[in-house]
Amino acid sequence: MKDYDYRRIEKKWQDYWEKHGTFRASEAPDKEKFFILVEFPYPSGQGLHIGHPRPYTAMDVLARKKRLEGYNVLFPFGWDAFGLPTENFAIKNKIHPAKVTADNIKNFTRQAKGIGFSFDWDRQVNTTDPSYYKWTQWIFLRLFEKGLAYKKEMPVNWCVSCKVVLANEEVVNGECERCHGEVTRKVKSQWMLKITEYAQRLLDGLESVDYPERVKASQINWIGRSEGAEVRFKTSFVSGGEGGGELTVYTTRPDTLFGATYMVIAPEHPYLEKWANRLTNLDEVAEYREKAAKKSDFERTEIAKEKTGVRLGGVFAVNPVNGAEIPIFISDYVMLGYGTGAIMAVPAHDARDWEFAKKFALPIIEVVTGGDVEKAAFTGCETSVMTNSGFLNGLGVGEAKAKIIEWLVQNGAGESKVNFKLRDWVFSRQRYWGEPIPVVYCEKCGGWNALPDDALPLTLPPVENYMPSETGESPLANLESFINTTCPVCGSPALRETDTMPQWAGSSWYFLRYCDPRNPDALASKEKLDYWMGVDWYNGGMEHTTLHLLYSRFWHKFLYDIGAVNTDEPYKKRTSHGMILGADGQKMSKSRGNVVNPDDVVRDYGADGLRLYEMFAGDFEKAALWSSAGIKGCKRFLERVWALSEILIDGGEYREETRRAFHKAVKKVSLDIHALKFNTAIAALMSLLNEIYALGSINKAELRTFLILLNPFAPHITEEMFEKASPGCVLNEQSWPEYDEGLCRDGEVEIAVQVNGRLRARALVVAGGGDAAMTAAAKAALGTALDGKEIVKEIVVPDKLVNIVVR
RNA sequence: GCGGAUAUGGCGGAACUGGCAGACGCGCCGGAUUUAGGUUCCGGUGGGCAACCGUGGAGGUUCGAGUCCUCUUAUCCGCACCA
Repeated sequence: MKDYDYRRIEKKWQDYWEKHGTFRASEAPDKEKFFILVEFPYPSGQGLHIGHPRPYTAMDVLARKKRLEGYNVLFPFGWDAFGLPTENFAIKNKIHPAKVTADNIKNFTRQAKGIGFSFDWDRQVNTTDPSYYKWTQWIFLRLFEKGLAYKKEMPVNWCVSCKVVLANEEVVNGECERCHGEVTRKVKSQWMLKITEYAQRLLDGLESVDYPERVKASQINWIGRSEGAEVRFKTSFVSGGEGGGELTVYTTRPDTLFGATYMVIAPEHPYLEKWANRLTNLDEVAEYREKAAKKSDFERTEIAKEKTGVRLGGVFAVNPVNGAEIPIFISDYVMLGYGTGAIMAVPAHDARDWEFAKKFALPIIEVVTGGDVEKAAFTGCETSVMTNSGFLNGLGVGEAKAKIIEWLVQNGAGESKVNFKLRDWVFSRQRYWGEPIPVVYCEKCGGWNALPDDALPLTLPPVENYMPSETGESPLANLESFINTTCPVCGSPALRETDTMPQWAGSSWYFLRYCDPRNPDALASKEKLDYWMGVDWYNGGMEHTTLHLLYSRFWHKFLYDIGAVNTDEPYKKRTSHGMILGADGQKMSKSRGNVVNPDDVVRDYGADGLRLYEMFAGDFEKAALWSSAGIKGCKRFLERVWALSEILIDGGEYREETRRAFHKAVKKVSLDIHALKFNTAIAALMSLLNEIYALGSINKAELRTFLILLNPFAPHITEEMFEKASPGCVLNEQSWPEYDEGLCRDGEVEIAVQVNGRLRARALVVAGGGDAAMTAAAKAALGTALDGKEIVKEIVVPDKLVNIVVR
């Protein structure tokens, strides 16, 4: 028998699939559909990363198995191609990003096809294609119409020397990644999307979908629903006549209102402008605000760091519940973006407030019993009662919350309030390589107007230079011919928006386009959406749990509300894979020198070897280390599979001596694939192969089953061997084997015999023989060991173990 | 800081609802084949001479704990303009 020539075989079958359109999906109303989705990649210049094939192979395994089971499988692929690295490459090399993108896609396609994924390549989508982003823009216009897109002043990272807006990722240790210059915050007017309007529904929707608990928990925490109260504090500026007399705070602990001894507002709080000419220490305040502007939110909220702040001179607030006059500070531990940007500080019962109060020698008043508030903030409350709190004294925390809210409402000083940590989505980028935002600013109309739908797509015009302008605007702002236009409403001269959309936009609805990828009249036709949606199984990285997954759920719910789609949730089931780490257990990166190139692996071990190893390396949901020794074992296994033809004998049914082993293997592989336990499925096939070799022969029926079970993991070698064993037949047209539950159990089992929980012997019993038989067998196995002992208890686990408790 | 997760032989990892810890693979040791290296095949392989000891650490619940509870340590991932 000739050697296993994987290069020839893999090429042969990839060509075959391509030529026959084997994996092309088409609507077939009589067949049950199954929509399997992988996260489409960003086609970077580095080519496919060795981590990419892991989720793709896993879903490919599922897709191939589902097809063999008779499902009409949709398993598409595409390109999430807008983004920073391409743009930066274009800036550096003066090549149009579209050209860079096309080249990268070509390379990625070659690599992905070389691994033998059963994608329907005819349904490819590309977010940077105008015929695609036409519909991304269309969705934006619908959001705009419904008031869910709005402009807001937001801080951005600003590199002082490069004069560009930086992504958070480009800010390293507070410095610009490129020039290591100073980064400050600059306020810009940005498009925002009101995802917060959907916060409650995004939360509620989680109850109806099949996501892993860790994914749900992350989303729930990210949305961060809390119940509390808004409380209005009057200030000494109340009669100033210029507004800003009252400060509203949000608190989850309104019960501790009597313990509020000062207030803190965020450094960006708008009242600071209103109050500017009345504050007695404006210089000091301004200086602090400037310093705070340089810090990231992350740095600001770190509890370990020393608290900083400045007391506002010439103003105080009044605690509505007891009339106490309390100072007001600005401090960077309060964020403008959460709650109202102002807090009432209760140092006795909040760790951050406590730290701050200690530093500034502010009073700490205990209002909830149970701790020692001089030593630390006491945040527990289950068994506590209120103290030093007037009419709340003696109540539990829960009762106190209800009562104080009632009091606030009666006295016009506040009301109960549900708050979310979730913030609106900053939707503007001052970059070239993104979808243009299809709106214009009309002086005459006095605002932003949408382009009409028939003006879509608004395509990206060619520019000379992809570098953002010196004022921080997108490169499009330099292009007179692009900016100057006429207002679609009144016909007067108007200016186009020059910001573009973030990469998240195109990826928020791509699965819909897969259903009908070339439709010129709609993002997808109703009939096709009705047939294919929702996505039956969506696998992707944990890193997308809170952003991409929430953004796309938000858009989907919105599209559902306007009648564009037929399901409220896009994804029925979500799973997440772990990363492939370098051999050193670290994330692969060029600087660490632990990067593995998939092309080399395919060349040396074959696509089947790569696929098998990535599935075998460990728990799919956890990180796995790359190991060249490990892949060698998988290659060896494939060679042993190939050599099965040397011991092939005739026979159209399982033999008596193999029947149970095959039924067990079919069951194990079938169940494990659905449980994402690919590693144990492969281990079962390895064990089965060992058993076959121990037996010395395999017949045709057995080989056939073996090849079908292995096919999803190693499609090329199995197709080739199947064709050789059954000339004229192709494996992908066969059916997935079935198993008989009864034949998956052995007739006789070995049980453990314990005395006082310690293993003392083993015994052979007939499976399902009952407790009495097991106990008898156990005692026989123990022989004289029990003599003279008093038996207290006998515990029997059917077909597993007998434990005899003695005194 | 907040949020999510992980910890089992020399290594990657198995172990159903609490029931024989270490499946499967790598590596290693011994043997066979081979002029040799490589390949392939067969056998062995948690530690300890043993009683026994062993799932990051300390307690606990239980006839029985890798699995449940309490505390603790270490590591990894995400944190809203990377995708």
